Order: sequence, then C-alpha cells, then structure tokens
Amino acid sequence: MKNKLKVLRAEHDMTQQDLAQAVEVSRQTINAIEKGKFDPSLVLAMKLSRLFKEDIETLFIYED
Amino acid sequence: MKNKLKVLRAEHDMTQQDLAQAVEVSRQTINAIEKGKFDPSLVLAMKLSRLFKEDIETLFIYED
DNA sequence: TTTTCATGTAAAGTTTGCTTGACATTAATT
DNA sequence: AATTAATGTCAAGCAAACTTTACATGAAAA
Repeated sequence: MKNKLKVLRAEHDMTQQDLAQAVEVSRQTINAIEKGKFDPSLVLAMKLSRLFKEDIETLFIYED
Repeated sequence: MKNKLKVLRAEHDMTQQDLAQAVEVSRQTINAIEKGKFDPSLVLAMKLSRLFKEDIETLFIYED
C-alpha cells in the first residue's frame, strides 16, 4: 500500500509530530505508515482522510 | 463503526460465505464485522468497497 | 421428519497496528 | 562548534484483526 501522507503533510506544513497529535496516534505510528512499515487501521485512515479532506482512496493506494 | 454490509449483501444476493470468499477472509470475519464485533482492516474495507462499488465512507460510517 | 443451508457464537492461536521509551542521524539555528 | 528540531529506527509489550475448529440454532427443502 502506497500513500501520500508525506506530501500532504508538507503541503499543510506539518511535522510528523503535528500530524500524530491531530489524529491521536504516536509519532512513530505516522512515521511507520509513511515508510510503508504497515497500513493504518480503517479508523486512522478515516481521520487522516477527514483532516486532509481527501478520499481514503486517493490518500491510500492499494493495488492487490 | 456502523456498516451496510448486510444490506449490500442482500442486494447482491450473497451469503456471508460468498462474500468471505470474494474478499478472501473467513466467514467468521464477515459475520463479526456485520455484527460490529470489530472493524475491518483498511485493505479489507477497500476490497469490500470495490466489490460493491461504494465509497468506503458510505459502506462504513464512523462517528468519532 | 430428517437433512441441508445460512447464520451466530465461542475458544485458542497468529499476525498486525499501535504504544512507550530510547537512541542515532541529519538539517537548521545560534 | 554547539544546540535544537525533525526524522528514522529498534525493542518490548498490549490490543485489535483475523484464523481454524467446533458446535448450536432456525429456516427451508427433501
């Protein structure tokens, strides 16, 4: 699964820490997701989607 | 988190078993999600979304 | 009525998402 | 050159997603 977190974070001028706080997870979780270590839960994906006002599918790209 | 799986399944005339096979999880997983026992992973939500051709957000309703 | 099918549920185990704490590295300030 | 801010990463642990096996129930069909 690929994602556009790093770019959106840059566009919104946020640090990983800022984003982590905004969606109520740890900084390490944001870092791990950006680095592709694991996928976010559905709830976290929804929080990020709402924050950045982007569809989940545009934020996270899953190709089988 | 609420969801519309049961209804969509009915509309598509599928059993829990059918749906489970279509998205490659166990029948119990589908049942548990329908019953609200836990939320699907992001990948599973995406598979269901694609199968039923509905946005994740319309399939799964999360209200803080 | 007996068999079959769809659903519900439970227990035990594995994997994955996420936590805290800690430390290393790199880039930007002072 | 020294400090600070942002990022990367690791380890140990907990919680949630998902598995298999198994059994119970109700509805439909033979």
